[in-house]
Amino acid sequence: MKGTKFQIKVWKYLMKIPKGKVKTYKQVAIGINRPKSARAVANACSKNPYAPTVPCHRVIKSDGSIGGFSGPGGKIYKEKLLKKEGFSL
DNA sequence: CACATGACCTAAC
DNA sequence: TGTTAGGCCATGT
Repeated sequence: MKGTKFQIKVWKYLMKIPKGKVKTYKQVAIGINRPKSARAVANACSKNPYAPTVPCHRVIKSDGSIGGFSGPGGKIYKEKLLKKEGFSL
């Protein structure tokens, strides 16, 4: 686990997210005691080198949209993954 | 330190 | 409904 303090905090918080659940970037930002760092949170997720370890795919926008995802299939992969995990409204 | 980038948020047209 | 503009934060150059 290497990275900045901020990233570590974000990744740790993401790991705490129960399977089948999703959080918004804002919620995560608030969780790490940085209510106004939604952008930085998204940044940390995109830079997260522990993709499967850190469920960055369980983080969505405040609107409930997938947001984005850097990887195979992009947001499509994220959508499918969430559905597989049980994320169904 | 200044500038640029990004998976954001909100308001306004 | 789609686009623009401003604000916000962390990171890298």
